[in-house]
Amino acid sequence: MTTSLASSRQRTAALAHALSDETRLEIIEALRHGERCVCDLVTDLDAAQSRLSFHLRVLREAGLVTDRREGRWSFYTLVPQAMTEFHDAVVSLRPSHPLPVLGGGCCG
Amino acid sequence: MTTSLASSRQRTAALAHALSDETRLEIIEALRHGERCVCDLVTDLDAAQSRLSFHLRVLREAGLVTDRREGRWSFYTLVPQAMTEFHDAVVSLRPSHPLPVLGGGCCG
DNA sequence: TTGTTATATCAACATTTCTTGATGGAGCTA
DNA sequence: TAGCTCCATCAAGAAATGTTGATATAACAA
Repeated sequence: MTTSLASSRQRTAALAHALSDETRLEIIEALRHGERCVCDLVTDLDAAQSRLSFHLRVLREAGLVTDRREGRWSFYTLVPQAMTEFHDAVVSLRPSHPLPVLGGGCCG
Repeated sequence: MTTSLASSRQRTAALAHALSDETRLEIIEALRHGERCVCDLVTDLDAAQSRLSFHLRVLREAGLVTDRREGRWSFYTLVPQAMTEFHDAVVSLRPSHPLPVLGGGCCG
């Protein structure tokens, strides 16, 4: 059954989608060295607050970041496991070595 | 200047976008073990020809695959360098270790 | 030549995604 | 209390994306 492969593919696609936007990549870069509150990200990225909130939600729903509320502030943190998960998925997509040359003809 | 960082981010986003679709991931899986013609992919993925042509173009424009014409057939192949490039980009996004805890307060 | 195969591209449409500006709530602070 | 800050969410519109069916072209076969 291809069910497991298909769901793995779906998960990989979801993670790739979350990483397919420059603003979200910038957020991840900003979080690489630790937790940040949204207000700091607004300053660092010079982006509208609602725009950041939108992208943070995409990252959160993909499982790439988590958030924590403290008083007025929301702190966001990278989820290392998700980054590793995606890393492993990318590795498994790389071509097998050596890349075989097609024999004679195709299509049966 | 952040120009170089920004263009790297743009490239990473483009690669991630190319990998953010399940059909395109299926294509890549089919190419992992070598060259395939479009007609074989149509059979393997049970997908409309124009649909595959669309996704193959996205992958080609992202530099993830190349194509080669032979008679009536178009053969597509993975570009290992592009896969490696993306792999490295993902690695560089992973959190630094250990992930520092936020000191006291934020926002100045 | 005529017909068939393999592929790319186009048009039209539906869906998704992203941005902006507005609104509202929760938690401070005076 | 009133006012301010931080944040999420919403509504509306623009832009990008993906699917389908039709068309065009090149290569081959008869």
